[in-house]
Amino acid sequence: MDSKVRVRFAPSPTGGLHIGGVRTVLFNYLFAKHHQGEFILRIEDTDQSRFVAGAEEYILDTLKWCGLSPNESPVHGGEYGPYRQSERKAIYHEYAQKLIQEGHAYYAFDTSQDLEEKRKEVPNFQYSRAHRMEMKNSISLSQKEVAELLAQKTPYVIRIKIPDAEQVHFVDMIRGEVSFDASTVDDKVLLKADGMPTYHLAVVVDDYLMKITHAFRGEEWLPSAPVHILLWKYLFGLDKMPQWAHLPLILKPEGSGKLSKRDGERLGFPVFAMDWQDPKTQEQTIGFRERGFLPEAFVNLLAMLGWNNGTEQEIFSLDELIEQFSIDRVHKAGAKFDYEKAKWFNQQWIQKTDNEILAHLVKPYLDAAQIEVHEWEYLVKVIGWVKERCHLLPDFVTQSAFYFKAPETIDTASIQSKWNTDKQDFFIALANDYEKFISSHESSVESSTDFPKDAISLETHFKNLAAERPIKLGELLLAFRIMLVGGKFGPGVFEIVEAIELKDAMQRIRTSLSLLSTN
RNA sequence: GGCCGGUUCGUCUAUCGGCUAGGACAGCCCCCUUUCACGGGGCAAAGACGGGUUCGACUCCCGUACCGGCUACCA
Repeated sequence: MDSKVRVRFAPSPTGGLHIGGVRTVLFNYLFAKHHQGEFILRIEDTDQSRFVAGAEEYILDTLKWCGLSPNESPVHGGEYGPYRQSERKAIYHEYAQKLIQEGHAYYAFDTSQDLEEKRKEVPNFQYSRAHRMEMKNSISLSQKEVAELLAQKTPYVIRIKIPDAEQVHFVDMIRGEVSFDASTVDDKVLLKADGMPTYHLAVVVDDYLMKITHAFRGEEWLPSAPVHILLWKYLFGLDKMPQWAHLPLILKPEGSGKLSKRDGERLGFPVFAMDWQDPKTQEQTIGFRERGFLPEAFVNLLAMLGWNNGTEQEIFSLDELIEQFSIDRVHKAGAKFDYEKAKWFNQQWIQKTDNEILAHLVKPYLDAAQIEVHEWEYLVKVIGWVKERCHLLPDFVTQSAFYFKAPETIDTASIQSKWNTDKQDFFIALANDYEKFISSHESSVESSTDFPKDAISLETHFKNLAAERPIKLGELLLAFRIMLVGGKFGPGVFEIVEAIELKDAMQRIRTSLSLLSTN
């Protein structure tokens, strides 16, 4: 790179950040950091009717959670501010005027009703060469009429004047050479009647002023690229234009089309990075963070949606991604989102994450489930014992609750049908033995060497006790497990007894016995 | 309709003219586990179609089909 790489993510603050948006951020960020460049966040709040309070803060929080914080932004500051387009109105006016003076743009006075009627009247109406003379604008009207309308403060927009016959082409970093016949695009509005620029003007002006070298955006922008190319040509020169990269879309898991918030609701998985509540409707939308994804996993899975390093490696840390990212390994085609695979990435990252760190992340879920943790060290140990069977953070609640308190529901149904007095006697004996061990331990302070409290001796004791009886060991073990944890899951039973200790184990046996009948 | 983009197992993808088309997720089977997972092993599963170019095409070219995106004073 001849000059310092500068990229930007430019969302409009209209709601929660969708995974497609986060992936655009990610690729921007990876590209910038790979080239020791800068990543800029610019807020495109030019549509006042769609502005949503809190959305900008949400975006910043999301970037922070993902570890993708910008070098420059409305809150981080920077040399090229302001970073909110609503605060840059005067700048856009200046460039719009320049375009008008040079004959590349014009005033249009048509009201929205005028346009609506015209669209009804003319099928496939385009505000372009074919019809612009039929409309009310500074090309169709005389200079005098235009001056009068302006003097009367008639509301107007400024439109780009698309040239009659021009082949517009550019090289996309992902798609290669792309070309358009300019006559197929219409005279897009650049400056709206409320004085705000549209995306088309703002993106070009700001990318120039903010010295953006590489512009990443979703594939849905490809059709308007010729407008932007033309504006670059008229305003700043094509040699100054950033290199474009139009990223493939993230698609619905089933059927076809762009992934939307609704798909998540319908299919039961998050689409937004974090929980979002619409301030107007109060509508809650679940996020990956709250569903129990680790940011490392979230970033990892997003990176793999459209990029890979050519090997069979699938698990990457952010640093590895930065080191290995390369734009020419980005896929052209859209990718369907697969929630099952997303969970797999999270499971992989849970295994890689330190127990102490996981404990901090899991604690809030335990609190929410009203599971009391008295000893931090014990929590950390429990995390280590159960982590391999957890895909999402809330899985830790179900997988570890029994380490902290007796199960609330006991799946007696799984053992009731084969329950009999032999088994009942066995467990009464077991509970009695445990009670005996406890009291002997309490009375003779340090001396009880034969007191079984580690998993191995507990298992030996259990087996010896079972050997005296005409019952299959497997059935006893299953029953014991259910008594201890409430269901058919969890680590080895004797490790659990060791962890929760004999007194708890004894009580759980007795509680369960009271629930089982032997008839 | 027009314009633009895309097309390898169900899904994410590898392959940059030599392929018995590889991996991962999901599915199924086996092992491990006297539970559930984890883990290990295995099975099944793909080049949209038709033409070229070439000794050879999934890879390059053309056409068709299908899918998607855009077609707002929204981004």
